Amino acid sequence: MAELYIRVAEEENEEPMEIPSEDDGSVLLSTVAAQFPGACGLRFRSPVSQCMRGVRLVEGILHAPENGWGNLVYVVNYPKDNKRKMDEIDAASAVKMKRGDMKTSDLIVLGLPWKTTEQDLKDYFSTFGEVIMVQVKRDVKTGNSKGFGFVRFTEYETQDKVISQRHMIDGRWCDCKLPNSKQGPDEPMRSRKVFVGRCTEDLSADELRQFFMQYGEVTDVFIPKPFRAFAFVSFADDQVASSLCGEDLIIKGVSVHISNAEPKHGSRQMTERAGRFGNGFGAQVHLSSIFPGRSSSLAAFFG
DNA sequence: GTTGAGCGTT
Repeated sequence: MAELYIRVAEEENEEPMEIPSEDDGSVLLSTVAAQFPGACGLRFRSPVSQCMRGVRLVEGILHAPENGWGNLVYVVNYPKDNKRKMDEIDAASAVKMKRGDMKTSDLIVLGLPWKTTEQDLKDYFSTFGEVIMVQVKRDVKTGNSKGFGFVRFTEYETQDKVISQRHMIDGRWCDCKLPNSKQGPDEPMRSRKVFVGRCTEDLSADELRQFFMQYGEVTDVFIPKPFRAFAFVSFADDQVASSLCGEDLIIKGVSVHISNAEPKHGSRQMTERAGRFGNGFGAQVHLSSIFPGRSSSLAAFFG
C-alpha cells in the first residue's frame, strides 16, 4: 500500500499533524503516542451523525473506520486526568525557561594565575564549547590581574559542565561559579548546600569532595579555617542536597551528620557568638559534645 | 616589583 498519512490533532480545530499508517492501513497507537505523549486513543466527528466517534482500538492497533481514514481530522484521546498532567509538565518546563534556568550567564573564574591573559582564558575554555566572552579583572592603575575573571558560553550545557569541575589553568587550580550577582536572593534558593557536622580535622576538602561525588556533582567544598569541626558541601542539584539531609555518613571511619545549610548571618552576630568560645576550641572537641544534635543551628552562627 | 579568598570601574 502506498504511504498513507492520517491527520491528527490535540483538539478539533487545531492544526493537525500527519501520522503515518502501517502497510495494512491500520495506525499504531504507539505511533500516535510518539507525537502526542500520553495518548490512549483517537476519536473523530462523524460526517453523517455529526457526533464524535471512537476509533476502534485492539491491542495497540487503531483500525480505520468503515470508509477508510479519509481526510478527517482525528482527535487525540488522553486517559482521564492525563491531559492535565501533560499540561502541568509543559507549564513546569515553561516556568523553568522563564526563570532563566536554561540561559547562560557569566561565570566567575576564581584563582587565576597573575600572568593569565584573556587569550589564555579563551583558548582554555574553548575546549569545552563556544565562548562568547572572557574577562580578566585588572587593577586599573597598574594593569595587574586581580586573579579572577569571567567567562560566558553559548550553550547552557557547556556552562553546566564547566561549573561542575575544577580547572587547571596555567598551573593553578581554578573554580568557575555563578557570580553572587546572578544567584540572587530572589529565588527560594532550594539549598544546594549541606552542612556536614562532626567533621574531624584530618578530613580534607578533597576527601570530602571525593566522597560526596557518589551522590552527585559536587560544586563546592568549604572547610572553615581554623578548624571548627564542620564543613559545607554544595551540589549541582538541590535534590541531591536535600536527599542527604538527616543522614549519618561514614567518611574515613568518621561518622558525620548531614543537615540543612542555614543561610549566612551577618558578621556581627557571628563574631559575638564565636567570642563566647574564646579563641576557638583549643583541642579538637566535637561541637556535638557541646551542643548535642544542634549542629545545624551552629551552621547559622558560624556560616 | 609583594598576594591567593573573593564577586564584575564602564
